[in-house]
Amino acid sequence: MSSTDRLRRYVADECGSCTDEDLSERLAELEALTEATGASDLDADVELLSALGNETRYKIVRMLHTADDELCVCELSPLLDVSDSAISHALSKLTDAGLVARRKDGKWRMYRATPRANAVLVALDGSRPL
Amino acid sequence: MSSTDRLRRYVADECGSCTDEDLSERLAELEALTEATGASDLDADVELLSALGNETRYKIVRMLHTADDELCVCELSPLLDVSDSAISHALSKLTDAGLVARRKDGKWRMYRATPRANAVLVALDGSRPL
DNA sequence: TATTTAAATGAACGATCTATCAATAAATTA
DNA sequence: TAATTTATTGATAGATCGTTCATTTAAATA
Repeated sequence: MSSTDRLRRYVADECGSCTDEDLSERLAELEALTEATGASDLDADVELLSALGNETRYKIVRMLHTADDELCVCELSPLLDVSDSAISHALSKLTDAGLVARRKDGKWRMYRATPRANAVLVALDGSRPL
Repeated sequence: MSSTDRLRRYVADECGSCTDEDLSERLAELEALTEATGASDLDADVELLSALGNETRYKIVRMLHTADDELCVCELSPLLDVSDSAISHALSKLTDAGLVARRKDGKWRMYRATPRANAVLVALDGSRPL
């Protein structure tokens, strides 16, 4: 059974009948849905979401967002129950994903949430179910 | 070395000195950052983000969002390069995370994106780097 | 220059995830 | 009622992830 046989039956159920043309048209409509977002955006979005979809990394970004200021690794560390190494790995992944940016200040490294990170957290806060 | 020794040195670097009181105060400020978001919100947010942080699941939600309408599994299937079983598992996880909702219609199951899913995708689209 | 401090990096191991295949459930149709 | 269709569920294997430990880098300080 081809992948589109079932779609053909669905369109027939919906419209009363389904010619080859009807099927092609529906498939084109569906393809348009995926092409609306570019492939590179897809990869970047998935990287961002999976980076933020982890307790340690989410906590870091949430702290930076709430602080509304840059924080040092030594300020993040006392509130996270993982090693400094784990925090460093987390910050590296968050940086790659475009969720945090960093700056050197002497021997300290300062991190801050990016506008994109703030946008996602605001969306989550503004859409919470009751 | 205690976890807060480094923070003490950082505060001293910043302020010139750091008494035990200064350190406690800074720690309390940092704790307030994590308490601003409730613990239950954290779990739900991480579940949502990790659910969406996967190519198959992201594509499904993106299609439903762009369609701005409910779609049948048979409409999702032709555009995803995975088995029906994988799609069903993906939809189950997305439903648990509050990203999609479903409805029975005869032998077909219709899925749609939730307002929360739409909010997150709008935030991503509105914060893309140039 | 040698030492200390802050943080990053690499290796590795267990845990979790994601897809497939096989079996099942629920609805429709013959 | 039997057969078909749609979709879900459970088991499983391979891949990926997240942490820790050990090591390294870079900057500051003695």
